[in-house]
Amino acid sequence: MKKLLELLSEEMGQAFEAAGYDAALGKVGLSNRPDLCEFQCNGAMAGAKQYHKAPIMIANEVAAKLGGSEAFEEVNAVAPGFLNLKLKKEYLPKLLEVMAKEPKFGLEKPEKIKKLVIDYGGANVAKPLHVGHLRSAVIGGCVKRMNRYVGHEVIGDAHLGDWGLQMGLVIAGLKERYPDWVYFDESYEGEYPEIAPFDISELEEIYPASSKRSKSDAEYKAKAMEATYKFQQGVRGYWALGQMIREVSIKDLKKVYTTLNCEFDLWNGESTIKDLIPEMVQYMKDGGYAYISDGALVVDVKEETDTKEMPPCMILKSDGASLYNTTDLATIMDRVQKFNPDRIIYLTDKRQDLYFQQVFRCARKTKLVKPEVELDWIGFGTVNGQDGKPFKTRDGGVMRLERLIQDTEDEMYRKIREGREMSEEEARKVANQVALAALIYGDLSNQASKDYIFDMDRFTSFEGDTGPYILYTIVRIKSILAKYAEQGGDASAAKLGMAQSDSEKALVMQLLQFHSMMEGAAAELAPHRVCAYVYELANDFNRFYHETKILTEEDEAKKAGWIALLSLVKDVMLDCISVLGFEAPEKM
RNA sequence: GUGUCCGUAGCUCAGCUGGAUAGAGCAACGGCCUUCUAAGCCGUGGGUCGGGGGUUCGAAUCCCUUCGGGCACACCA
Repeated sequence: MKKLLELLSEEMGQAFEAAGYDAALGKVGLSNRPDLCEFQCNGAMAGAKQYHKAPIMIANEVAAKLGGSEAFEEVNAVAPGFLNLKLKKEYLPKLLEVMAKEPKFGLEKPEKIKKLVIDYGGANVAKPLHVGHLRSAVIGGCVKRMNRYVGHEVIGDAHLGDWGLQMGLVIAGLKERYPDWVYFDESYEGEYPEIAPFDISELEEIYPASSKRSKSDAEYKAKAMEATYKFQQGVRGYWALGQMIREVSIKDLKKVYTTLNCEFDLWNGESTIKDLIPEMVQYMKDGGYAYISDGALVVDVKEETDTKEMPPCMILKSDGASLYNTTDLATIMDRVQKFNPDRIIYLTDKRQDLYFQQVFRCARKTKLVKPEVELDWIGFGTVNGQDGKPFKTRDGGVMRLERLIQDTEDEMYRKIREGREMSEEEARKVANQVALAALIYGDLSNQASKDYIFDMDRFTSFEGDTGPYILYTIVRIKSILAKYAEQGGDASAAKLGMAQSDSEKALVMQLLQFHSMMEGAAAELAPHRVCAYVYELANDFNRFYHETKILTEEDEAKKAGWIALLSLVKDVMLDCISVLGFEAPEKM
C-alpha cells in the first residue's frame, strides 16, 4: 500500500506537470491550518522563483488542472500561493480498509533490504549495569525493532567490555584470594573445571576493590597489568578464567536485560576478535596507513576540510598493547567478514563523538569497509537526577539499573493498589508491565542525544505524555472490544464506515500517517517519533471516545464501523509499543 | 584555545527537508461521571522562540555575530 501522502503528492505532481511545471513541486503535506483544509501543497511558492511567476498564478493554474480529481473534493489557491486541499469523503475509508487487512497495515517493503548490525550493549563484565546502560539498551533495542519492522535485516550485538584492564583487575583480584587455583599454574596442561569457582556477587565485589587498590598500590597495579597482558596474549589459564568471568557475567546481565525486554542476537565482546588483531594491525601497516608516532601506531584521519584539530586514530599503544580503537576496528573487520553489513550503528554515550569520528574515518581510509557502507553513531545524553547532575543513589553512589527498575515497579505497584481494586498477584504483574512502559517511554520520548531528568513521579504518572497513559488508552479499547464480543458482536467481521464527526476524521487521518511515521523514524533512528505518534493517536482516540457512545449505538452498521476502527487503532498502538519495547496488560 | 551540542510558557519537552495564528504535558484555575475504565475529556490564563544582524514573499528552523551552559580534544573506555 502506498503511503497516503505519496498518493496525494503523485496526483498533485501530475497537475503541476499538466500546467507546465516540475512535478516535484507537487509535494503534499498535512495542513497546519486544520480549520482551513486537511492537506496542503506549497509547491507554487517554491516554484515561483524558478519560473519567475507570482506564486498565486501558479497555484491557480494547478488548481484548475485538478478538476476531475480522484482524491480531492476541493482545491483552493490562497494567497500568497498555498494550495488548500480537501479530500473526497470516500477516499479515506478505502485506504483504511486496505490498512486493516494487510499485514503491518500495508507498509511497503523497502526498495533495498539492508543488513544492519547494531552495537548497543556496552556492558562490562564483572560490573553491574547502571542507569547509563538503560539508554543504550532501550534506544538501541528500539532502533533494532524499528528497522526490523520496516523490513530490514538486523543483528543486535551486545559488544561486551571484556578485554581491557578491568579483566586484569578482576583476574589479579582472584589471584590474590585464590593463588592456588589451577588457572594460575602455567605448567598445568589438563582441563579446567567446567563450573565457575565464583559467582557474580563475588566478581562485583572484587572488581571495585581491585580497581581501588591499583590506584594507590603500584606493585599491585603492575600485577593487574601483567594479568591483563597474559589474558590478552591468550595464556591458557588466564584465558580460561576470562571466559568463566564472561560466562558468569553474561548470565547475570541477561537477567536484567530480560526485565527490560532487551535481547541481543550476539553476545560478542571485545575479546571475540582477539585473533583478528594481529591481522588487522598488519593490514594497516602493509597498506601504508599506519605509522609510528611518539612510539604508538597511528593512522592519520585529518581531512583537508577540517576546521578543527583531528588527532590521529591510535591503533596500538606505545607499549604495543591494544586499546579501545584496536578492538573496535578489528570488530568492524570481523563484522564485514561475517555479515557484510550495509550499515553499522553504534550506540554510546554522546561524549564519544570525536572518538567515533576517528574510528569511522580510519575504517574508511583503510578500506576496512566499502565506501557505500553506512557507519552511524547515536550518542545519547545522560540520565540526570532532579538536581540536573548525573543520576545517583541517595548516598551518592552509582545507581544500579536493577535498583532503578525495582524502585519503579514498587512505586507503580503502590499506585495501582491505591487506585484500583486488584488482587495482590495481579497488581504485581500489571505494575511490572506498566513500570516498564513508564521507564521505556520516559526514556524514548526524549530525543536520544539530549540529557534528561529522571523524575520518578513524572515517569510513573498516569497522566499526560507517559507510558502508562498510552497503556491506559489501549486497555480502554480492549475493554470496549471485549464488551462488544460479550454482546455477541464479531469485531473481526466489522466493516469500517465513513468517518462522520470531526474527532473521528482526525483519528482516521492519524492512522493513515502510520506508514510514513514508521519509515521516517526507522531511517532517522528516531524512537521519539514513534512515541510522539502513539501519543497523538491516543489523544485522538480519547477525544473520539468521549463524544461517541459506541456500544449503545442503535445503528448496527455504524456501531460495527466504530468497532472496526477501534480494532485498527488498538492494533496500530500495539505495534507501536512493541517496537518501543513494552506490552499492554488486559486490565489496569 | 579549538571544536561540538544545546538555549522555545513557571517546570519538563515537541516543533519533520523554512510556510499561514509557535505546540504538548505538568503545575494553576473553571467545567464534565444514573450510560463503553474520570488513570479520561473540554475550556481559561501563561511566550521579546537567549540577544543582535542578515538571506527570503515568509525564519524557532538557514547564514554571521554575541551572551550563557554542557561535552570532547592521541597511549582510559
